[in-house]
Amino acid sequence: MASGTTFRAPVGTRDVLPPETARWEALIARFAGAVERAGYGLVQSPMFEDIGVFQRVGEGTDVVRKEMYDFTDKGDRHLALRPEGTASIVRAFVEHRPLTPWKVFYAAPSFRYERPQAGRFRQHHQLGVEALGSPDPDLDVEVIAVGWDYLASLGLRDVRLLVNSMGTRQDRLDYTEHLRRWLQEHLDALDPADRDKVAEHPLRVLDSKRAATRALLADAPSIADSLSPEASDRFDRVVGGLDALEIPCERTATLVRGLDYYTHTTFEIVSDALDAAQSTVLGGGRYDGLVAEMGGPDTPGIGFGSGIERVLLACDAEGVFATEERGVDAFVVDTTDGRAARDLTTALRRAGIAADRAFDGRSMRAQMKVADRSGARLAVIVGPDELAAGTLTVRDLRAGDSENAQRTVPSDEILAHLADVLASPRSPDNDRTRMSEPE
RNA sequence: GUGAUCGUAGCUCAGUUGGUUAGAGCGCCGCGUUGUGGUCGCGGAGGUCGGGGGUUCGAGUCCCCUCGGUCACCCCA
Repeated sequence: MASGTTFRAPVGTRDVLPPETARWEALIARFAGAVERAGYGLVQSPMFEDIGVFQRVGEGTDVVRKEMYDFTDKGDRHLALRPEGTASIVRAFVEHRPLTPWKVFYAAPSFRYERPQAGRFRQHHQLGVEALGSPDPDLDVEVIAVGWDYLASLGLRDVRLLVNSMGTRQDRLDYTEHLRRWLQEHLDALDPADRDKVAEHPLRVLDSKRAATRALLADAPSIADSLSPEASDRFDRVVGGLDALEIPCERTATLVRGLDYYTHTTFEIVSDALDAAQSTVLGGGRYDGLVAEMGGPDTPGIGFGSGIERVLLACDAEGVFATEERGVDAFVVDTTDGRAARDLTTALRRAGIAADRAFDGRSMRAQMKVADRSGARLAVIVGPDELAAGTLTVRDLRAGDSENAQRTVPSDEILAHLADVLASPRSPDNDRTRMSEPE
């Protein structure tokens, strides 16, 4: 807090601590499960790359032009922290030349040097998939379906899938020119803040939020009218596939997305539960040509990225995906000299029973408080009496003050006894669930 | 990079027109006699008022700078 005397997490980063991390673990597991079921394998690639890897991906985009987190190492190598997932995967593909189709996924941090705000950080965490080696439109459908089903499995309902086609590389270029010329003719009707985009990056004008621009855009030429017949048919096939899988989508001709390596299909899933400026919870597209540009064989590819922070924000907004707070099975309370706690917790853990204990020889009252707070289901009590009698007292911390909440068992039967008690289901109203803390 | 707004105990916040030893709730620690948590009662610890400079007899309260949080623009997960 005091900037001069203490350290804090760098700007735009934050610590994720228990119990919130339990929700992260559950989310990642849900994602991994969904994509592994579809045959995607985990890739762990470096968090930083030669800066050229990312520059190759999009010279004109802000992501690499002004938001790159780059540095020079002691060997004078110019490196950059990964700003997005696809470039690293493509580099790895070119380097290792695996058999295609190469279907992979990742769960990794991304870095962008930009001012933080709601749902946007300098370090954020992305879950994503990439599938390289096939131009089949059904692969587009598969990738989108996997992403859609993943979000649905979290309980998200207030989301919409937007899809578009940028056509072939040539279609995209032609349309960009066409749009540029049209915008230049209507420059005065454009919101002043959007005018400087026209020369550099006319496509950017399409996702402007300004009223004047939006009004003008209603009459602007649409990419849909510029697609070559092949690209148009291909897009129909993708939309038809989504329809067959009962995944509702909205054709959105203004969806161009920020990375300019996209060809053909681009898509985005937005959450209407988020009123923040950042409502995109998952986005991606096809990037035929990117692999070749990276120096590899001409290989088509498609993928998406989804930000964990934003997905969780959307879950909070909809009140879904609460995760159960996992306490240990047994909490050992030792009011003798602590040796019993030391030995018993270890024995329980070795037997597969999650166990914790208090330290520092605190009073029984204090230890019971800690046991309660820990979320443990059972307290295993060792006092002078138990020690002398060779027994242990087992108390069910969720059973209230009922008669049978507590039993004393011989020490050498404790493992069997605990296994038996823990096997019985606990009542649902004692389950603790947790959403992330509202802030 | 631009703009707005905020910055008081671990957390959420009060702090009169600048005036003596800075408060509350929650949390934390201890106690309520003989070994039992979750309720209740009592007590306690914990703050260089983000940091630096200035104005003033005197500043948490005014001014400047700086760092940080939040939100928006740009752009994006």
